[in-house]
Amino acid sequence: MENQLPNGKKALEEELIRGHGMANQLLEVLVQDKLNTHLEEEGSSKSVLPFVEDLVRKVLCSFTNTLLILNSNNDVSNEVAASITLRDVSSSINCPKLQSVDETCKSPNILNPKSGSGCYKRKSIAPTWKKDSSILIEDGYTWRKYGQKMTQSKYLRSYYRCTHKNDQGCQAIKQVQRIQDNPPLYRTTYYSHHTCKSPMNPEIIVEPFSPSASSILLSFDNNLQSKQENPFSSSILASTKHEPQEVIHNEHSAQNKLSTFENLLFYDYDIPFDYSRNATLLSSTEAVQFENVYEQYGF
DNA sequence: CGAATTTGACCCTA
DNA sequence: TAGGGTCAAATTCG
Repeated sequence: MENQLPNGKKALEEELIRGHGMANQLLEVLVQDKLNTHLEEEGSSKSVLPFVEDLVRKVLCSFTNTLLILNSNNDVSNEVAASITLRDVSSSINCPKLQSVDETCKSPNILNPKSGSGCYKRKSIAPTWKKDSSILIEDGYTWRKYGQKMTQSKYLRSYYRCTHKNDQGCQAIKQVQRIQDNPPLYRTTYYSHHTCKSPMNPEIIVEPFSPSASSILLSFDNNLQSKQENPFSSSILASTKHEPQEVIHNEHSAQNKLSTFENLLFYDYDIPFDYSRNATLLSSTEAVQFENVYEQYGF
């Protein structure tokens, strides 16, 4: 599909993308600097960096929102979509060509375990969204773990469903699996999409199923765009609760490190991180799971 | 004490 | 039949 934007708007769009990219680079530099500073002088808390960083994130958020608004009245080009989507240096976003939701919902085995009569059903649908990342990402929704398995690849795979499955009937589920050791790489696979109305941070979450958000996020794959909704709001705009990973059984918790390091985990997002909120949302287990990330950065 | 997580068992699919 | 997805009781956490 080719986006036929008027020249003026196209130029505006390009300019916004350029600014967005530069702000991203600036954030990257800041985060790296913060990391280095922290390693050198642990405990020096009176830096202006947090303020600057927050500012950059707000700028990024502004760029993103502007682009969203700009594109809400037009089909967005792939170019634009890619540029305003999660900037993730070390990850890739996969939007596999899949059957539409309509088609998958016709499957008798769709996500409907124990439907009514107590029969055991398991999903056999294609994932709606997949992401590989070296960091533990957050999508803005709360998940409840319902199982984990050791796969053949010797890594644990964790199974999560939306916390609001019971109270709101939300069918969204996801799987988180480590797929690589060095460097650590995690694959998060989403099935179905959220129908619940309780994102953790509504301020920064674009309505997941709004035309603008949908068109932007799904423009990676034309096949998805018309029917498939993104399982959660934009990665760019999602809140930043961490992504639980495989369980690591050890006795020391990393929870108290979060307020210091969460930006390392989430700096890929073009939004401010709600420190207090997200810190309190971590369970001890999940906090421990960050150990890998800390180790990755040498802490 | 309610909510979340863990974990072994059960069950489905290929 | 093996591998993987889900259930649900037990356990842990806040």
